[in-house]
Amino acid sequence: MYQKRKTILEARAKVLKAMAHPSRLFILEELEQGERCVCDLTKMIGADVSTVSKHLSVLKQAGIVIDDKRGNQVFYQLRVPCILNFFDCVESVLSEQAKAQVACLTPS
Amino acid sequence: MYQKRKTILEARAKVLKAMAHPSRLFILEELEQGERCVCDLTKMIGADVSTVSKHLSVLKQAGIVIDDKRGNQVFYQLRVPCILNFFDCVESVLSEQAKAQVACLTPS
DNA sequence: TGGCTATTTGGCCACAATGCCAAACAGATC
DNA sequence: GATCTGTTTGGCATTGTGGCCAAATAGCCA
Repeated sequence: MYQKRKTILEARAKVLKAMAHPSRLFILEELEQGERCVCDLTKMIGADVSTVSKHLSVLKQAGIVIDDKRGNQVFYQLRVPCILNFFDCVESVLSEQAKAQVACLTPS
Repeated sequence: MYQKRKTILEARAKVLKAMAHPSRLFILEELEQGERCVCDLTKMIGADVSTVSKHLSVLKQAGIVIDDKRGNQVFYQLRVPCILNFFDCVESVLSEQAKAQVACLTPS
């Protein structure tokens, strides 16, 4: 039952795992606007360059972004633009949560 | 730039992180068909009951599933059915990866 | 070559996640 | 109450993640 699908599910999980970090989600949103170099993303995020570089490498390894070296900088871009549509759904999880909390606080 | 969106991105990341595990993806697919009790999921996955129970608790805490105790068993169901549409996109990441690999192996 | 900027890699530490076992807990039934 | 089934929780060992610093690497320009 599970063993049969395990390989596929592991592959999917890897992609989700790569996205499951606030800085990496920020990078994806930013790349939705167009390609960005590591230095720009680093300034925006405000972490160490090495940290941002590692986040980018996680996204790259998951096949979500691709890199393009030009001169002495490296530009990253989304490989699969649909990635961000994703969040309509994530958002609905969150809004359900919000509704539930309100319901909790409202005296019945 | 990033600080402003951080709270929202953290919330989204939490949902993605909760999904980012093969067993939990399996559970979500299974719940897409309808509610399931812990015991059924445990049989299908083939891990310890306590392990499956913990996976379910992760999904519950992320607001993705809800539970319903009836008799001495607990049934889980999806709270937000759209969750699974998600994978059209994840799938396209994976198929791009596959294409790239083929391209790599093909002599040009 | 030397120095400058941009990026990646390695090392390290703190912390979180995974999985099992054992124990606790809850509901049903006798 | 005793017992059986189903589920959750605590503890523990192992492994993975995230972040920084420091060092290595790569490309430009003088």
